[in-house]
Amino acid sequence: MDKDSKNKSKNKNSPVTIKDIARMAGVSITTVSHALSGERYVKEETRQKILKIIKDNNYKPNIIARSLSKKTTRILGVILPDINNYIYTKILKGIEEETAREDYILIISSTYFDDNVETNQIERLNTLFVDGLLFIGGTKDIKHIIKANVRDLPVVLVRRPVEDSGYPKILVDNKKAIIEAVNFLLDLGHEKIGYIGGVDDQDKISIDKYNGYIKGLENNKIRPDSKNIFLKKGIMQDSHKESYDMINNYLKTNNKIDMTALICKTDYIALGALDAFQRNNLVIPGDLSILGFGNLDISEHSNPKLSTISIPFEQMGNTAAKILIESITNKKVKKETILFDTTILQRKSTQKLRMSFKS
Amino acid sequence: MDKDSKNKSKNKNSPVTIKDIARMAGVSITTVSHALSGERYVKEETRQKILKIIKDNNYKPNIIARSLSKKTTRILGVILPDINNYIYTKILKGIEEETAREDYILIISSTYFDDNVETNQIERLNTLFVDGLLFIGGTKDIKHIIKANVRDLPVVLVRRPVEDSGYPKILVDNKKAIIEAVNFLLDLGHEKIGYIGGVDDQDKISIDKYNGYIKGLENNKIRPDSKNIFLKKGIMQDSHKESYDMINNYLKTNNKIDMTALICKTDYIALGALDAFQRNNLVIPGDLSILGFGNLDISEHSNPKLSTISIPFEQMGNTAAKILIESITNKKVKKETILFDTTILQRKSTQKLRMSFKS
DNA sequence: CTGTTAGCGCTTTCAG
DNA sequence: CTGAAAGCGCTAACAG
Repeated sequence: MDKDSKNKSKNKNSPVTIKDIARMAGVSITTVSHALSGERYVKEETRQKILKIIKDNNYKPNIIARSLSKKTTRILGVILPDINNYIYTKILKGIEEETAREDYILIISSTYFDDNVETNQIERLNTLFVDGLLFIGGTKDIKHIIKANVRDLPVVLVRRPVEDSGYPKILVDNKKAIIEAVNFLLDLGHEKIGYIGGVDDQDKISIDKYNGYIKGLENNKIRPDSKNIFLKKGIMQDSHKESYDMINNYLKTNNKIDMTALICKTDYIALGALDAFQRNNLVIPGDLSILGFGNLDISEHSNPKLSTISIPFEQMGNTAAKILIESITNKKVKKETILFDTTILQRKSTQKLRMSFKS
Repeated sequence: MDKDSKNKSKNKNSPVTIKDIARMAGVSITTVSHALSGERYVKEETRQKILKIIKDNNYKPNIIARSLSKKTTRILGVILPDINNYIYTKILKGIEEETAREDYILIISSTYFDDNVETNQIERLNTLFVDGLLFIGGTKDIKHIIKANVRDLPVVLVRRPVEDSGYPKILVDNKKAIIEAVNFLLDLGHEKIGYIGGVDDQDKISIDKYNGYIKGLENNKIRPDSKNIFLKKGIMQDSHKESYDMINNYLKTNNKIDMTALICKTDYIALGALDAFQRNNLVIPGDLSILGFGNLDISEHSNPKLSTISIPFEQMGNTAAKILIESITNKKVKKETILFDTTILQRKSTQKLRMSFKS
């Protein structure tokens, strides 16, 4: 029994270890380990004694050592395109909630849509022995992910528009969302319903949304009216401005509108359109109901407040984390795709059609 | 020499280790270790050989093992109130940039302004042996941080409004910012400059800003005009709406304004005010110049686009990370406070006074 | 019910 | 210029 064992733990920079606890409790480190993990039975009396000593000395197991020994870290890697994007942080919050409960730690890193960065980060996280990988958003391609994932880590994809992945995916049903939006507007009495947004072959979301619009009308035996469809080929870059310009140009040449409601591919587009209409002295929602998509925080600050289709980002993140943790513990990865429904958030930019007869 | 050493590394789930590399290269693991770290000289020839084998076998050192041995992880803990807040993620981006360059890994967690959660997370990160802690935002109190920081980890505070901390702090000079804003407006010809925002004894930022306003005027021998000062005692909760109401009520009872420029404590407040003025048929910036504070992404989407005071969040995060890493490597922590300057972003909601004579 | 001991994969003396 | 071996703090057979 060495003599200076007691003062040792007083040093701030060398925390007390399992060995110290064992010594103080007069048991082996094995017993301490088991008292903590419950892996095997420890006599209640000694267990209590150990626990007390642990508490008194503020002992915390060294997770690094545990990880090395157990080959598992309870760390999850989250890879997303841009930490500054509200969509991803919403999803992140849902993930955080679940992982905190399950006592996992999160390592988050941004790729800025660069697949090479993504590859590097996967390798990096691999060497850190994360227990699983969560991808939020990102490019359509995942070949590099599969290739870089040497250890065959469990992976879950959230809101990543890949065709066929081999990994479980959490997505939103955009087509269904817009079909519902059409029905929603029809219920308010609207029949002349327009659509504005970009459509790009490479962007499945944009196609789903547009198809939802067409399908929604067809379901109700309404034929789309091309003059109320504002389409931009490709992806809108500065969508707020582009949308403003499209509507503004239209109004300058046509002087009036022949629709009573407009579905917008995103909130930004909706806000741009809203602005253009108002600048041209149309009253929203009196003359036209406008519906956005996404429920960005900014859509709460328009005037009138934007009605929009809200996406359950947090819930999606939550589910993603659940599935990931599940597949870490159960080892058998389910490769199913989970589709989340959206909700229509009725604020002030939409209203019943007949109410507009006042003017 | 055992016979099946070669196939072993082919197993996907048991990555190749330093031992494997050593065996393949016919050297000791010590040599491999040093070839990698450069800690001591290794004959160039063997070094190249080792490096090639490492590359061919895609060997990555196990960071967990390294950490256990070196008692340092190259992991940094970042604690912030809310991952969904644009301000924090901006700062985060600056941090990320620096830490990525320096090859540190980030563990990020949100507290939602709960000091207990914060305490837990510090302890958690402690057991994970992070090398340093970065606090973004949060409450005024840091006693629990000091208490929980058993290992005396290097700490840097960003945008946390504490009085005296003992930790290096990265802050913004709010008072100076508003003084500059006053000067900026004066340069545009404005003399009747108003102010709108909350003021709370407990909120140093709000006080600094208001004082900056008063001081800015005084510096130019202008006496503040109380009817142009819209103050709310305490913190504004729904600032956009509250601001809208304050202005709207004022206009309903006064019918006109007696100022030509208005400084707003935040962009949200500015946007609410902007809305109220426009609803009451005032032209911005024709009748009134409006200046926000913070440069939220949303302020780009108003009409007119909001002129605002921009805070160098990314730079602040960057510097914070630099200082933290510095104090990790140098061990001697500088406790200085670093004050960052702001920039006035002139967009469309402010203009020269005389231009408004057109109406 | 408990202890001994061999690792986990790496770094780092110490020794040559 | 290079190796052997101890050790980081913990877990988990194996042994009683």
